[in-house]
Amino acid sequence: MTARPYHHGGLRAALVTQAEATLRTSGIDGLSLRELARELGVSHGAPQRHFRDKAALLDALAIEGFGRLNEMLARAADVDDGHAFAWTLTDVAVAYVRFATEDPALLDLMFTHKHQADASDELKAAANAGLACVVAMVERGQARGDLVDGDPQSIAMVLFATLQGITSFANADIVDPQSLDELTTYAVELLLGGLTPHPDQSPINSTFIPALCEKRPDPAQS
Amino acid sequence: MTARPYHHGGLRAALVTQAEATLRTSGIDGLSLRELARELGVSHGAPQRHFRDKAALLDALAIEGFGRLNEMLARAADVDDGHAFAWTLTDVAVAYVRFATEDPALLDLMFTHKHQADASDELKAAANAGLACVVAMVERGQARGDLVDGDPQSIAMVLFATLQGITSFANADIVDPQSLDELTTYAVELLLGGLTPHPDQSPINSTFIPALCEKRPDPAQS
DNA sequence: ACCTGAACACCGTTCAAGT
DNA sequence: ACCTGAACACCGTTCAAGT
Repeated sequence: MTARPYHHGGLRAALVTQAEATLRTSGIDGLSLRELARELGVSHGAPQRHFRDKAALLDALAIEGFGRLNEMLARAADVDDGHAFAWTLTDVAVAYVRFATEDPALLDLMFTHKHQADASDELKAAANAGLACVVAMVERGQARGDLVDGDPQSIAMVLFATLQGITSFANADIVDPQSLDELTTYAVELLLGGLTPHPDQSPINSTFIPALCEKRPDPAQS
Repeated sequence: MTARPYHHGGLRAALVTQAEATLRTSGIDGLSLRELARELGVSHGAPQRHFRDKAALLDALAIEGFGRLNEMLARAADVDDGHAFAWTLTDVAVAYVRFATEDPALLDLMFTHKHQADASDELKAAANAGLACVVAMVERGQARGDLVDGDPQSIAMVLFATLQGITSFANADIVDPQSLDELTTYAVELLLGGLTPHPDQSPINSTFIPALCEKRPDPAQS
């Protein structure tokens, strides 16, 4: 009975765990329901009782991934150790990029959206929960006076997007792992340069780039 | 003979074209060599003469995609119409995000790196060529005095990464297409705020975030 | 040189049947 | 309730054989 614990209710969890491992080591192409079943000593029809689809299993993996991501994000964003805000932000950024870079196939699953409309809502909610941590950080920064005013949601989105892009490049071998942390830190510096209000200047959109506030030809057909 | 032009040398091109169309409409999961062959009125063994692997065909598609991307990028980056640098940069950014958002499956193929070591070099070169356009733009901006000094490669990387991240979010339905251009423009604004030198201040890393320049505990274990 | 078509091993999915 | 195992339709890949 201890030898085959999957037969009395644990199969679903075992499938997810095993799938995660296979995904991490062999990528999405190395993941097949039949081999999963084989590895767990179960017939190839068994998984369907718990995941109607292969897509359903993949969705479960993505949701699991978001769970871990958000947990880590919340932990990283909650350290208010009295250090400069820039430090905290840099820490969160580096932590995120490392997480996302550790398991490229999982990250793909999380953000690639070849999901069924079914779990799509749950996934979108999970993604938004992650974003919410960053939004909260931004609001804290604004309250402190360390960040420009402006829609926290948008600011968080840009921050998060930059990290996501760096991750994407890292996973595509466009940046090498060696200089990954450095690039992440640099990105935060550049963004903070824009996000940090400066005593002698008004915020970006009124003084720094006045041109952008004037009416101008539609950039569409460029 | 005009009815089946694939049989005398045109098969390879026909496969790529057809595959691009299928990829755009049905995603990566809807793309099979056998159906491709069927649609082109050719036996299922025929494609192997031109692409030893399914992966090889996918690599060809990715390279094609980079070709179009880089062409567009070069065109967009070359308009030096005397407008403010911020405008040009915004135009390029919006153009890139639109391109990358038009064909999500292709973009995945381009940046997801489940490629064979074979074409990996060619793909990396293609990606770098795209980056080079942005680097050139950055250098132009620096020469004009519109951008802070600093390694153009790194600056371009951060710029490009931000757009890539926004694209990723858009393709994952985390941002809706409606506000996509707006978010892209806002991202450029935020980045430029950091990238634009201000008369009364020294560059970011010496004045704006002095804390980052001091020695401090390793952010690793956060 | 290029394509055909049978063959092989592997999928995902369904479903009656077992316990 | 949960799992089995045969069945079905579809893959990618290989390879002798054709033209």
